[in-house]
Amino acid sequence: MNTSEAIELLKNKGFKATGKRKDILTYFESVDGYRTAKDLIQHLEETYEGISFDTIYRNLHLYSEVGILETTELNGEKHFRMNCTHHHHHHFICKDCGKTKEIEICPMEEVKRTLSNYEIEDHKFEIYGLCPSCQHA
Amino acid sequence: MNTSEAIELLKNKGFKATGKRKDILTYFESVDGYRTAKDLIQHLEETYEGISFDTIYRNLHLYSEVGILETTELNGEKHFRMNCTHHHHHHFICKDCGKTKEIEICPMEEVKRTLSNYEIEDHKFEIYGLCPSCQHA
DNA sequence: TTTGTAAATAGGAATGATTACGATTCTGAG
DNA sequence: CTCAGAATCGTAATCATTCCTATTTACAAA
Repeated sequence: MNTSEAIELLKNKGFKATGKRKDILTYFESVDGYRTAKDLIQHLEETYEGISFDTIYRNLHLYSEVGILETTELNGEKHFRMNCTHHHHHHFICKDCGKTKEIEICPMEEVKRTLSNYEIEDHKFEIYGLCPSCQHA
Repeated sequence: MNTSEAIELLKNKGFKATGKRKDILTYFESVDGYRTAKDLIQHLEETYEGISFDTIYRNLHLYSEVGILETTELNGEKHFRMNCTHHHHHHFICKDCGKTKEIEICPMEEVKRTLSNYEIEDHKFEIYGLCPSCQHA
């Protein structure tokens, strides 16, 4: 998903497209990886001095709800990234820079067969480590 | 792992086996599933009125360090369970009761081949939903 | 069994991320 | 242009977790 698709989606759902909301989207589009609320605040304060925590967290939550952002938990902090809507896949996540690499492998079909009497709602498959460029830094 | 194996391990590493430490272990042995620090506090306060947060968290952390407990993050809270040491596997986790079911499937060999230039440190594969008995409650 | 000491705990304050809320400002439909 | 509802501000509150110092305890060695 990119910024304009996300704004489109917001408007369709009846949410207003404010300047801050757009800037949050362009931020996540530009960084291409997982970022924390703190990262986002730091970025937005350059433009909007004294922006409220409320605005940050409310919008992060909203974007997660409507599927614009996806989220994961890394050492006690929530991290967010633009949602990849094109197809089902998982991610390698670099612990250093937060960038991700898509993994096409998903064993859920096999898992579902072995859990036939369980009601499966969700699953998480993530690989953590250092990406090639962070290995040398 | 069970309580006596865990106590053995503690002593081998030079840690003291206090009454509270033993009770934490028997608690996790008896519940057989993921529990939060809060759950544990609630249980221990029946025996040890006014037990300190410090004691709880310090020991949870210690047990994770030495491999007695394993940990996962469910909606913003750390959850702990007795470590299954016998072989590598993953878990279905019931969102309602916290109980788990082992999943033997793990696609990491395949993933490693596709990430040859990445330094893989860890991975997480978890399935969430409702177990058979919680579906009817 | 007693003792010495390093480890463990109590009690509560501090921290850090996140959420809540009344007052104010802004967006966008009409 | 107007105006109602949505969004934001500024800050306090909350919640899980960590930190700190004084006190207590486990257990190795005498």
